[in-house]
Amino acid sequence: MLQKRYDKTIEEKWQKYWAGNSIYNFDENDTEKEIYSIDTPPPFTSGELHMGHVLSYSFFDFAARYKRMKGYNVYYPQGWDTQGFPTEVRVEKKYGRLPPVQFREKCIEWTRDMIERMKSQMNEMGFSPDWRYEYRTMDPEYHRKVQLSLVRMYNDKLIYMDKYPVYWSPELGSAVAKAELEDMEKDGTIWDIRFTGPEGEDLIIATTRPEMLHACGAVLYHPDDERYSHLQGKTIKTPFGDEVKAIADKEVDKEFGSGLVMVCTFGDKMDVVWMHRHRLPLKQVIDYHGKMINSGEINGLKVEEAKKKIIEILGERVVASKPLKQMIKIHDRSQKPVELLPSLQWFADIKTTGKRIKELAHQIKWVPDFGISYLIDWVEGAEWDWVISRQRVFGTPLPFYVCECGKTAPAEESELPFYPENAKEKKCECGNAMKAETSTCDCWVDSSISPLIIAGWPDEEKMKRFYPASLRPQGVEIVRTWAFYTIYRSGVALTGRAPFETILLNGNVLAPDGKKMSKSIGNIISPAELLKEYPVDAIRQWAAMSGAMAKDRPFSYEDIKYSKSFLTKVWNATKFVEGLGNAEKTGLTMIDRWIIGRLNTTIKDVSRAMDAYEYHKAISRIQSFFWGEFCDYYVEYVKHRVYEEKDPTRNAALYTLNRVILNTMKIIAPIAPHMAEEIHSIYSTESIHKQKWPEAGEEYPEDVEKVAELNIIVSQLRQYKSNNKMAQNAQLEKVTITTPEKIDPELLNELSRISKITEIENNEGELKVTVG
RNA sequence: GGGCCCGUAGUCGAUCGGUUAAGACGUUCGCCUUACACGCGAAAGAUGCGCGGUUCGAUUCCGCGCGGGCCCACCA
Repeated sequence: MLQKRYDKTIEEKWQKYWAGNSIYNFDENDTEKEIYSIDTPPPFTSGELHMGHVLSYSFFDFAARYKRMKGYNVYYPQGWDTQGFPTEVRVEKKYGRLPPVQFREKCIEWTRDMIERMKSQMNEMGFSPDWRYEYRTMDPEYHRKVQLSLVRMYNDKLIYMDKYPVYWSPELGSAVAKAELEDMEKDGTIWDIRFTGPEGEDLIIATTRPEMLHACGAVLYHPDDERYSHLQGKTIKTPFGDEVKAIADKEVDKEFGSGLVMVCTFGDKMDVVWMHRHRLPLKQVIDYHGKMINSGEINGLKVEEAKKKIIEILGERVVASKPLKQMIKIHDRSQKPVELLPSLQWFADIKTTGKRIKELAHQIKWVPDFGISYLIDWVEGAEWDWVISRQRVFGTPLPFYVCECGKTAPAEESELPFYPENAKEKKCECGNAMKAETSTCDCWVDSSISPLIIAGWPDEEKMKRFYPASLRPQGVEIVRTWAFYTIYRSGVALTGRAPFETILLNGNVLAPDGKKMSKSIGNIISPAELLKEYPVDAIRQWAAMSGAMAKDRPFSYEDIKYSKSFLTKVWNATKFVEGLGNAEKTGLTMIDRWIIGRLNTTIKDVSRAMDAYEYHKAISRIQSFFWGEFCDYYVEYVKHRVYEEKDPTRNAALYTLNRVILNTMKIIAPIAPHMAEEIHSIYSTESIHKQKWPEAGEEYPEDVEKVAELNIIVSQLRQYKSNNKMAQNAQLEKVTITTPEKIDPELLNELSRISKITEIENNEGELKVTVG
């Protein structure tokens, strides 16, 4: 017997049962069934699942559960993206500064803890990965494979070390990738500063970065700018007396400031371009901690302090200052400004491989299809190679050796996993000893081989079975990182084949007001809080209702409330049917055939929606069928039959009621697995998640059409009773119904019992219902 | 500046060229009708952003405009 109300205790019960009974195990030995594999996103191990996780993870959990029922051998591993700056920050806060090896140990310990927390939250959400295939990017075995991939890429000349200006975060003390940057609007100041021209005349230059004056390598003007054409080939003096060349360049904006621009190494990205174009000297004035160097009196000051100080020093050479809204680059995780600094870093070649990346991207099915444009745009806009090295501790060590002479060498495959503190001695061709590289990898280097990791790379036999993955689900905001780097590394660089067949993109969950959820606004909705008030299956339905489009959507309390009501509705309907009992299939009435026809159409529609990853369509189809057709009409229609023990059609009704419920549970099982399992347990001792997805059978178009007409008539009679303040079960003496064709006698008889009519007159004509 | 997405009742949203434009939330009215008041029945509420075009016919297709959103580039 089902308990009175559907609640959390039921969900907990089944979660325990599933965990103890290996319901979701991938079958290694089964070579018959087609494999459906999911390259799931390894979440960063922050310790907390957020709504974005819930949305995205629900989608591929739906896919996994659906495909299992469709007869696939579903391979659904789950990993963890463990290494990163946020963990270092938190561990350092807790334990202080430690030597690298111990520090790493503490990070691992910390991360293990975070994983346990997140794992239990994932189990609470009813997600169904096969935990036997869990992986962590911090594991030595994972390191080994990342390093192996890098060594191979190095040998293929895709990885190199070079001195190049890179975005550098003084906060992190590390290079950061272009993809990790965000723009931030800042209220800045632009100063007009007096330089001295060749004739001793004043030249005004506008700048937002006066602290970089010592790095000034040239002053540029537009070739068509008559005000400055006389500067051609001349020398200009900076306020500090440094002599720099005046150069014409067509990318200078005549309208901005005075039309003169000073090039510093490096105030912004344009400076990098100009420096290379005009072969200007490189003068570094900011060090890796964000402090001034090579700048006389302001040495040692931080950038912001240096700015104030230099304005003081310049005194009357500053002729004006104006406020200016400017966009500066900040690092996405630390939210602190980055600088462009020349530095020795490791790069992966993405410029010459761009064409191949696009080719493989085109071989993948993108859902929704426009998602690919994010990647194509990104590839086409790529201006320099991917900086893969980070100056961090908790990360995968780069498996390389570096010599002072500038030569580099990869670690031997046999010495992997490679850790610099245990590295072998290695001699350079030049005769000197090489040093083990101590930088670590960008986290995307780790996660961009997830399809290889789950496919058992480099084992050829396993790769044949598991590569490419069937599905890559991920957030649309990381197309230009995770999807891009994965297609590049797993695809172009290491296998030559697209790493997954389909990529499913989901958007972000916004706060109910449509704004980004953020701690500072305090509009965050957390899964943990929702779980206090809503059953898991309601939250999962909310996810389904939010749609799989790569579109941001505000969180909707309406949707989740509706989901909860729907669970209650199903629960009550099922309890009602359970109380009546079940029966074998016997002579079905038209009404029975109608609802079975509708059920089958629903199964067909839902299957199609599930195949297309359109969970929004799937769930709303189920909801409207079950609530709007089955409960509101069919159940009401058969009440008179099931209340009457001797009614000859009673068993047909019981059969039909149970059939609809059982099949509805099967098609909702991927989305609401707990409720479906509980209700299924009335019928079977086996798990519903081990059942076959129902086939859409007979759709009885004739009966469906006739009963649809009947529904309209019933609805009109309900309306009549409502308008006349009558109870719905009030008896009507006489009703005249005009229909285009005469109503089937069987239905006419049904109608008199359903709507409680003593006498019905049925005429042919335009549809009309009259009482009295 | 470039690319992509979008503009349908108070709100959220279906429709993939064809009679009175789903549904949900909210609002209003009536009902504790032997599954469910976490419910049932009913009502009101939309010139489908604007202007052109294609078509026998457009909310749906195309163009332009206006208005949102996201991404990229630029920002001295």
